[in-house]
Amino acid sequence: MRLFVLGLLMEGDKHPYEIRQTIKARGWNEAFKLRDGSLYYAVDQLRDDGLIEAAEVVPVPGDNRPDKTIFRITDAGQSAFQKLLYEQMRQNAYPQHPVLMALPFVRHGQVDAVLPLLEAQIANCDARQERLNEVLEMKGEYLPGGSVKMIEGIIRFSQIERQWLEQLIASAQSGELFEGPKWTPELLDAYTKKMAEWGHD
Amino acid sequence: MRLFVLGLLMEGDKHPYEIRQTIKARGWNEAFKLRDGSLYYAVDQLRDDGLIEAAEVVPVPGDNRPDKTIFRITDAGQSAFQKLLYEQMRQNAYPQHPVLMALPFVRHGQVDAVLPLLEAQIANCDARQERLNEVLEMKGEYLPGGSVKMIEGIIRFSQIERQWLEQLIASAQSGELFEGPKWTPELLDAYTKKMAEWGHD
DNA sequence: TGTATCGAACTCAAATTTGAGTATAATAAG
DNA sequence: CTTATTATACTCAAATTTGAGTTCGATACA
Repeated sequence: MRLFVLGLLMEGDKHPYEIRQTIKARGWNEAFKLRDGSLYYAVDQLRDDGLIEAAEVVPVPGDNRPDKTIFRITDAGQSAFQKLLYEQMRQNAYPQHPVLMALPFVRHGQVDAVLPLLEAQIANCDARQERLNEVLEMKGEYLPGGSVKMIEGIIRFSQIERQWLEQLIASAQSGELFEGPKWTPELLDAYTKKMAEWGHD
Repeated sequence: MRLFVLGLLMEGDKHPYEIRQTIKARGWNEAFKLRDGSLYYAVDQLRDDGLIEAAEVVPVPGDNRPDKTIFRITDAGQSAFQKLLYEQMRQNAYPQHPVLMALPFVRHGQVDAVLPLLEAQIANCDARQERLNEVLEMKGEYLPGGSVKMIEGIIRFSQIERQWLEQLIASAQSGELFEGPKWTPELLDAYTKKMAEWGHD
């Protein structure tokens, strides 16, 4: 979240709500999980750390409503941004797909419940691609290279995701997904030997 | 995390550390971000909610060291597991790749810093694939269908990730990744009109 | 003219994750 | 035989995220 705030303030001064708007406007909320709460928290932290500062305070009509503060990135903030950017790019990439994580456990679930969920994920996937294609068509020519690459990247991953989900549906239907560990008599022997090494299943 | 704990307890009673071992043994820690802290926290929560219960308390040699508690999933826990599993599979799939999130901002960074980071990600990617292939070769025939599908899925995604990273390197070298928004005179006009709609960039 | 909903602009407690630390036994290395 | 590392089995404060709620003005609708 810090990266998003600093990154957007690199383009110009903004107040928190404007950052939120921009995130939505560029379709990033479709792609990433970025909640309001985290945004305001990040802004507070960044101000406390002296990485951003108030550029202007605009009063808001209405009585006891908070004024909005327009923030500017400081010099310290600019170098912190660089660091943060590289740190972000250095992180380990964990595949966080919810279905992927559920996979080892689906065999304890019901086929009838699992199949529709997989179908729903495909629908999700399609919808996401469609929305992002729209964004590209509408705004693609104005967006900077990196933003375009990001959207294209997500579309690419979504296509693969779709194929993968289809295969999963097939193996759910064939029952393969619900198979437990396979114990033929010979394997059982080898298995018990390995068991100590890597936990049982 | 709850899903992992309940899912593993579906297979048999375990103490927390054993759950941690199993997670490592099956290579899940390579694929997902699962910290000890969260594990113990989840176990506490689940016990408080009555979804798991102590099956046995084993004393540990040594004086003031905590005994280990072996947990068993309760009936309530079994149905909670089902719910949780389906809930998990219903979640929106956000592509959480760190480089993907950094992409809109790399243009404010340095080529010389970015390129090695992308290369490092490729190396990561290769290492992950290799490790997972090893897991498949060593344990594949014993693992239940879902676990195999999970590992295969991650390998699949990693292959695509690699291709994508290579393309990114190319567009970093060509400078495309560092381009700002493109303002030809005609586009600038159209742009200012759109600006109100979706924030500026 | 009343009401219903939408958007702006946040706030906040509670839930959860993170990262680092602790203590002891067992094993390995010199 | 002494020291160093590794493995076991956690604990805990601090950081962060979550999700739901708030307040007021404006616009839409009946």
